[in-house]
Parts: sequence; C-alpha cells; structure tokens
Amino acid sequence: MTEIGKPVLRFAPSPTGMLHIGGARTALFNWLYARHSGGRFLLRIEDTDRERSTPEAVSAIINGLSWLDLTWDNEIVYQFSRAGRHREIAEKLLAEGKAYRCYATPAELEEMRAAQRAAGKPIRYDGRWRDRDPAEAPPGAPFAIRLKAPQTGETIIHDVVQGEVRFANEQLDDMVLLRSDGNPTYMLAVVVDDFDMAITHIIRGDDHLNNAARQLQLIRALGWPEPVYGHLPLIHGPDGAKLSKRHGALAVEAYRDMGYLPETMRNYLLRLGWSHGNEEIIPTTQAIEWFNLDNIGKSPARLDFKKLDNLNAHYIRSMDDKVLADEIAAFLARETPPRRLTDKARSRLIAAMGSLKDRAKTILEFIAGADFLFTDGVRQPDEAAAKVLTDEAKRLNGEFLAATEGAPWSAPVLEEKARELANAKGLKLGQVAQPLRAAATGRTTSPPIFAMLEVLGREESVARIKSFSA
RNA sequence: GCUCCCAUCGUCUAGCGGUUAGGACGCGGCCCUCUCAAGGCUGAAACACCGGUUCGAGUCCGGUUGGGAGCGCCA
Repeated sequence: MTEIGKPVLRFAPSPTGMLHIGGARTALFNWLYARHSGGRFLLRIEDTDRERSTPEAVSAIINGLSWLDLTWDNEIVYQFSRAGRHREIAEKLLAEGKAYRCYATPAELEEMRAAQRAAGKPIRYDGRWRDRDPAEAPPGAPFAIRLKAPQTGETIIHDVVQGEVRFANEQLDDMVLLRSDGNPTYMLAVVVDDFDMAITHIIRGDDHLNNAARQLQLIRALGWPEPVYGHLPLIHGPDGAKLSKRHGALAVEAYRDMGYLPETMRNYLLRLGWSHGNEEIIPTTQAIEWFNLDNIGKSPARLDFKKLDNLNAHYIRSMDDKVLADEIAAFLARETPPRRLTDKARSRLIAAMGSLKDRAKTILEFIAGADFLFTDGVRQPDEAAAKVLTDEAKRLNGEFLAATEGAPWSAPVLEEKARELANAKGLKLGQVAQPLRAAATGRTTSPPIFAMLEVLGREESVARIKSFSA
C-alpha cells in the first residue's frame, strides 16, 4: 500500500470553526509536496475535542478543500474514532515505566500555576507525582497519565523551514497523555496517528513549533521514526495583526463568494511564503513541478487583497470563454433570488467575452459589468448615466438612430456613422459615444460601445436608445 | 513573567560575503483611446538599530528594538 520511500503528508485540522486562509495554505503546501514527490496527501480530522467539534465545521473543511481542488488520498481519518488505540499506547508507556500516574486534581494544578505566576516563575507542571510512590495515591481517585520526559539535555528539532530549533528539556514539563476520564490528549493522538498513518513529513503552522519538541520526546520514548518537520510562519491580516473576522479569517468559501477563482487562491497562497525566483504567475501544474520545501520563507506574511485582485484578473483573462460562462451561470444561480443565464444572454456573453474579461477583477465585478447583456428591455440609467443623458445628448441619440437606419448593424459601421455624426457637429467621438453608452447600458462605463451594440443586436439596441432620444 | 520564532521598498518577495540591492502588487507620469479597463514605456519607494567577524557585509555572530507564537487533563 505504502510506496517505500515516497513521502506521506497530511493535513490535520480540528473541526472547530471555518477553514480559513491559513489552514488552506497549510493544506496547499502539504498537497503540493505530495503531488510533486509522487507521495500521498492524507486528511485527518482532529475531532477529539467533543465540546467544540461540529459536523458543520467538518463539512466546511471538506467543501473548502474540494473547492480548492486539493484532493486527498485514502479515507478521511477521524481522530476520535481511534481513541482506543491512543489509550493502548498510553498504557504501554505506563507499563514500560516511561509514563506515570498523576493524581493531582485540576484545582490543585490551578493553584500551582497561580503560585508560579505570582512568583514570576515559568508556568509548568512541577512533577509532583513523577517519583512518588503510587501507594500514596488516594484510593480509587482518578488519575491522568503523564509522560516521564527527560529533564536534562535538550530536544532539537531540525525544521526544514526554521532550521535548528533547540529546547532545553528542563523547560518542558511532563505532559498529560491520557486524561483522568480516560480520553487521550491531542499530543498523544497526533503522535500515534502520524505513526499509524506512516506520515513522513509534518508541514503545519508555526503555532505548533513548541509542540514539536514535546511530540519528539514522545516519539523517542516510543522508539518510533522521527518525521521531517516544517513549521510555516503564520499569515497575518492586512494590518499586520492576527487574522480576524473582519479581514481574512474568512472561510475559504467566502473567497469563492467574493468572486475569486480557485486557481487564483492556489497561486496567491503559494506565493505567500514560497518563491521560485521572480516568478509570480504560477499555475498549479507548474507549481506541482516546482514546489519544494527549501524555498519556504521564514517570516510571516500579510494578506494583500490588491494583489489577490490582480492575480484573479489575470486568471479571469486567461480562462476559457465557455468555462467562464459556466462559472458566471453558477454565480447567478447562487444569488438571492437566483438568476438564470438564458441562452440568449449566454451567447451575448460569449460574444462580448474578450472585452468583458479585461475589465473584471472578480467574478462579481464581471457580472456587474455584464449585467446589461443579461436581460432585454430599457435600462434604468444610474446616477452618472442620467447626467450624461441631457436633452442635447438625446438629440444626438436620435440623430444616430436616423443615421444608422438601413445600414448594416456591425461595430465598424456603427462607429463610422458615429464619427460622421461627430464630425458634422464638430464634436469628438466621445461626445456621441457616451450618450449611446448611457442609453444602451445605463452606465457611463462599459466595453467599447459599438461592439456592445453589435452584440445586443439592432432591435434591442434601437429600443434602448430610442427611449433616451429626442 | 518564561520559552521559541521572525525582521529587504506601503505589501508579497529575489538575494545564499564583492549587486547601480532585482521582480510583482499598489502609487505617480507618458503613450494608446468613445468611457472604463487591459497593454506598452517610465518614475518614486527598502536592507529596523548597535556592536563585532572579515580586505569587504542585506548576506555570518552577539545584543537592542519591534512583531508573532506557545506556556491546559484545548487542538
């Protein structure tokens, strides 16, 4: 089953909230490395916190990864279902004398920490049951199982991102492996699951760097192979502070709803903390070929929506017309109330696609800019357009209609007629074009107006212009 | 408080002892132009600070400052 020598990566989120941009990037890096190296990418849901884990969060993770097209191999592993196995390992450690029973009560420990805080001392378990005779234990009292961690020397992590990170063992206390209610802790569960899943590379957020030392101690006590670690610097919001709901800590699906493409997100997230020289535009297929662990940056990055917009505009422009039309139809269908892209609207969209594409940073913008193509009927001019439609403008519109009567309804011809009209009046082309734009689209900005009139067709165009002409 | 991590234009970054410190986004100007974009050209913009090491430091070492993470019978 496991190809010998091939890396096995995993993404292991806890289902206690949204899959946000930071988690998405962690997943992306793991996925890219797995695909790059021909290894496997596994998904494990760390749902051992029964209080906070929710099915909604599980589906948010699955939906988010699916939207980004970060496909995982094998079945999803649900950590909670493996509690028995975790317990078994804790018992084994206990039997081997590598772990011990701790009868300290939560209240007692809280008191200990308060005292340490008050004395300005480091806050950690003081090992009060480490060497105590179990016979002293209050009969029948609940106990937790703690790892008998080394107290001298140091634990060194050779991190592919951060380099060599050293922790003095005296700084690390004896962590709980099994709670007094018999449930395994996160530390135990991760180590056991990573081993059982044959994980070779652990690429995760920087917030786990401190944990890595403790996990390494556990792994060594168990005599298991040590994985390669890589701790990614965290992503900050645009203001440099922690991601908050206001900016960035949105579910990845929120980015979809804002009109960003999955390919854009993959490229942007990749570039946030990884580089390949001066390359900026890195489509996913190229990313898979290039990705490595050596070029991951060490410093935290901020989210920059301007750059995201720019990248998205790029991918919108390079998208296949029909695929884009489908994407737009899907967006319209998700609106409330939903809109349907009619066949007529779709063919207009395809016809105008080239110039529409250059004008949108997001799918949402695209839709707003193409709105005048979706339905027939006279447009309600917006504020700026209404200003353009003066009496003089309406007269020009009328003259334009008269001048184009009987002429072929094509962009070059329409433009020529407009030029003739402008010349005759001593006006610039723009002075003739703007009133037409305002009447035909209801706005003062649009793709080239004569091309748009051609796309709308004679009948529809004339109807719209006529209602704003004199 | 303690431990750990980080530090190049506003932002993302290239740089792996000798560079006019490069690119991208954004911003300014010019060109193109029926509007808005797109595109082309172009401009401003950075090595946090202080000490070392070295013939020579953005690059190596130490400290300062500033950010961040962690210190649970949460994950």
